[in-house]
Amino acid sequence: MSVAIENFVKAIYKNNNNDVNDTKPGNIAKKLGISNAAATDMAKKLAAKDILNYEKYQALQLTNKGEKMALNVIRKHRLWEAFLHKTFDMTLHEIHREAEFLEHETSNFLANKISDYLGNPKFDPHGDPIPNENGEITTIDTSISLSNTQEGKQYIISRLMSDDKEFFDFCALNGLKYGNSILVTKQFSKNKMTQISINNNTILLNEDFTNIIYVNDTN
Amino acid sequence: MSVAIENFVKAIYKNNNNDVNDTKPGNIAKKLGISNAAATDMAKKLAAKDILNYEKYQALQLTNKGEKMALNVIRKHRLWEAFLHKTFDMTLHEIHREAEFLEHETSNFLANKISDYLGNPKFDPHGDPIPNENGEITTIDTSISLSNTQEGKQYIISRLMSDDKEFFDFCALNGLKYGNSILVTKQFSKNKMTQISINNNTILLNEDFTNIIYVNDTN
DNA sequence: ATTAATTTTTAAGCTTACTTAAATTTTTTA
DNA sequence: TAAAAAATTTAAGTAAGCTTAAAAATTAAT
Repeated sequence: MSVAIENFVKAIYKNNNNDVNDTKPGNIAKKLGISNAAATDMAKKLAAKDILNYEKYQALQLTNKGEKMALNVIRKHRLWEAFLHKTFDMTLHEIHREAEFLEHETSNFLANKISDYLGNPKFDPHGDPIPNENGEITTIDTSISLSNTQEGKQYIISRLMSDDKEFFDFCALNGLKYGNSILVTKQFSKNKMTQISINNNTILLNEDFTNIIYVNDTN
Repeated sequence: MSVAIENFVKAIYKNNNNDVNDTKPGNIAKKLGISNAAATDMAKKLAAKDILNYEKYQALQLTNKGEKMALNVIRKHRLWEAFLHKTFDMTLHEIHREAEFLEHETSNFLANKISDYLGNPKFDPHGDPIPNENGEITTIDTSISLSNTQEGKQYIISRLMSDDKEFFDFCALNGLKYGNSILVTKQFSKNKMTQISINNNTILLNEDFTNIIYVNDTN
């Protein structure tokens, strides 16, 4: 499959979360930086290949085949991220940037080699789940966003849901890393800010950040 | 630069050894598995970009710029080979196959990370020299083909110049590996065969193989 | 419930990287 | 050295993956 097709199914898969309209051609086009016309064109082509269901003016929906394709690319992306992070100690932004290219030129053979080497991890350094060889994500995500945490409680960072360099730089600078422990010291409900303590530092985070930082209860 | 262009300049660079005619469009076409017409087409395009010199019916010649491009791709290819071989213990055939794709989607940034990680090696697992970041190959090759070795002398394997799976399988099976030591026990000049001793095994090699196995004198 | 704004689709056209077929030039060989 | 063979080039055409512009349909707003 071509890079264009792989990116297309990936974009649909990733947009398929909240609003049904998020997988309409225009939104996929915006995500990929192509024209709406190009997205419609591609949608028709992929429908003919049974990769997605296309009906005029409706949202695009991946078939089983299409979803498998998307998960296969996402698997390779996240395996590369995990591998580059571990091996070369590259930043969250750098690993994403490189994986974005490598994912399309990686055989299943090599993907499995990487996975084995890493001990078949279930999460990448952003906390995103890594699908297995069959495109299955077995792990149940029990994490909540930092916005919904309670004052005085301890949490483990489980996901940094972004691809923004500025955000990652901020996280790296402040020890906000997958697996690290934090204490929520204050929730300012009025202005939607959260104060946390990490490595003996106190940090105040606004809603933009607390919405994309996910954590697990330490029990 | 596109994959097609990178492969084109690479093919010219690699064919530019013995016969001048080896870089004529037809031979490049054959190497790349495209039609002669396509090769001529591409040659004209690249000439317009000052990547090579094109004159009707003449052999193609890379400009400085074109050669730099070729060496940059070759550098990435060989770094990947070295890395995959070391990290995943993949065979010479497997590393070549994967590197053939990865080389086109590797940033200079990542290439340097890989190089640093490996200790900036000067040779890949086939014994092929790895150009540095500036496209320079500093090492002087003093190796000779096994066909030209002398009876009773000890040599170090310095290069396995092939991309044939069968050959690599044979090498792996018999310990014929970059850096390994061998003793030339007999040269059968009449039928152009060479008998060697390696790991207490005696192997008889025909011309096809002795021509592509290079060695260095142990002095 | 119309009107306005937005989105989607259609249509026409472009570039890249190929193809095959025919014409031309070069090279080989007898 | 002239004819035959081979290689190269030109010409015409194709598919993928885009573009812009205009038409059609949907969605939002008053």
